[in-house]
Amino acid sequence: MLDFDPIDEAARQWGLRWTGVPEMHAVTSLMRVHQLVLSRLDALLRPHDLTFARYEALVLLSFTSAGSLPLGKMGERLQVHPTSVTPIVDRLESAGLVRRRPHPVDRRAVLAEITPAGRELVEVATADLLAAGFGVAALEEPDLRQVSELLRPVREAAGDF
Amino acid sequence: MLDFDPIDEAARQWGLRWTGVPEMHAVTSLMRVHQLVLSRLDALLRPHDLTFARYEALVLLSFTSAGSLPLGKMGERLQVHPTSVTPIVDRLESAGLVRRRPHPVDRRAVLAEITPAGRELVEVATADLLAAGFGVAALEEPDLRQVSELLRPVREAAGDF
DNA sequence: CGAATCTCAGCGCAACTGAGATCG
DNA sequence: CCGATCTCAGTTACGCTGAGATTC
Repeated sequence: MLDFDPIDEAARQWGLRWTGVPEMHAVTSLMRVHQLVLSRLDALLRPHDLTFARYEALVLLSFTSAGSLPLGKMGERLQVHPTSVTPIVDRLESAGLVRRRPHPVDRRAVLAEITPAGRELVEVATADLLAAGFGVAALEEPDLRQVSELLRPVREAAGDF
Repeated sequence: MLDFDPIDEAARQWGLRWTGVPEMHAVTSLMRVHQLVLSRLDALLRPHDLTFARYEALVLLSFTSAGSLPLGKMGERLQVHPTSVTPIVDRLESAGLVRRRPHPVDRRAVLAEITPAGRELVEVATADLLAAGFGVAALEEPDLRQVSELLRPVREAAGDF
């Protein structure tokens, strides 16, 4: 562990040469916290043989009324590249957490449907994540809400909605 | 593009089954904004044959008084895994932006030293990033500072400093 | 001797490109 | 015929584990 805040120190040096100190500090903080939270969540999910990406896919399916979605829709909602959905569903399917089914009307499409085992695992894994404060136990509820609201304009400017 | 905020919608469904909505919303927002900002920065740096990780390493070296650091120290300051520093320095070295030098007193250690070409590239690349608002042009300065301060406890709790 | 420093091989995961097959 | 949907092959990249060589 360092005996100083490496981001504060980098920002100090940055300011000696360039503008944009608030931007640099915020972006560097974002990168670091993302790294910390993601590695924490992945560690919590590893005993269940899940990555955060696979966990998100499972949660998405459990939220649908039919328990299934076409792979293309999953890619949209999870905001991952279309070609990345196939290997995610592959892994979930080989673990018995989802199964592929033909789309009832569109024979081009493939549905991923969550299985009872998938629903059980979502509950267990979610309980683990919640017990660990989702990796952000250091923040109280008002601060968490503020983080969400502060970051919203960035998503909006990127055309997310 | 979706006609609704996918994170708001996911949080709504989450609340029907589980607790921790503020945590889930903040973490999901963090993940998405990280993805957006990083891909934007990488796109800005690609013409210079740099990734954000390699750019950060170059900036770090340019901030030192001697223009050089042992690879281990670089890993600490950049907060990347020790074994990840070697390939980063490899790529920078093959591009002529840094060179490896023996440590003057500790013969176990290797110094990475930024070259004049490296210093020039840092200036050009930084100008590009600043012109693009570092990928967070959607936020004003007070909001950027608030993001940094809100995220600080997470880094602190992880033992970063 | 133990500890630190760097390198390397290997594994897993992820993103993307380009192509192909199938179907609306 | 065009476009949508999924799959596959191949490339690139990154992060980590485990091991080894060297040196303090």
